[in-house]
Amino acid sequence: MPSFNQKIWRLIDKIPAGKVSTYKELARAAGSPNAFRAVGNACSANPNAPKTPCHRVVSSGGKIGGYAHGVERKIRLLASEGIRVADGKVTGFEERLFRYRTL
DNA sequence: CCTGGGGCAGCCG
DNA sequence: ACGGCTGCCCCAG
Repeated sequence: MPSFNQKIWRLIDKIPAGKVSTYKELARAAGSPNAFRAVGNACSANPNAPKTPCHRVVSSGGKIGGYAHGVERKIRLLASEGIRVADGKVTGFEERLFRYRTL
C-alpha cells in the first residue's frame, strides 16, 4: 500500500520528457485536490532526484516554482529536454502540460 | 510586488 | 494518539 509520497512519485514518473505538470494537477491525480502543498513536500523528499523527474513539476500557471537542488539546476534540466523557461515561467506551458486524466 | 489565510502529509517530541 | 512546525503551494486582496 503506497503512501501518499509513493503515489506522487509514481505519478511524476509518468510525466514524459518534454512535458510538465503542476503540483495542483498531481494533487488532483492523487485524489487529494487540496494537497498541493504536500505534493511539494513529496518532491523535496524524493529519494531518486533525477530518476524521478520532479524538475518537470512546476507551479500553477507555469511558474517555475522551486527545486531542492537549486532552481538553476531545474531550469537547466528542463532546457535539456527542450523546455524553455522565460521570466520565471514555462513558455508554451498550456501545450506542454501533461494531463493525467480527463475527469 | 507583497501579505495573509487556507489546507495537507511528514516528521519530531 | 496528539499537538506543533515545516514546506519545490494556491488564491484572493
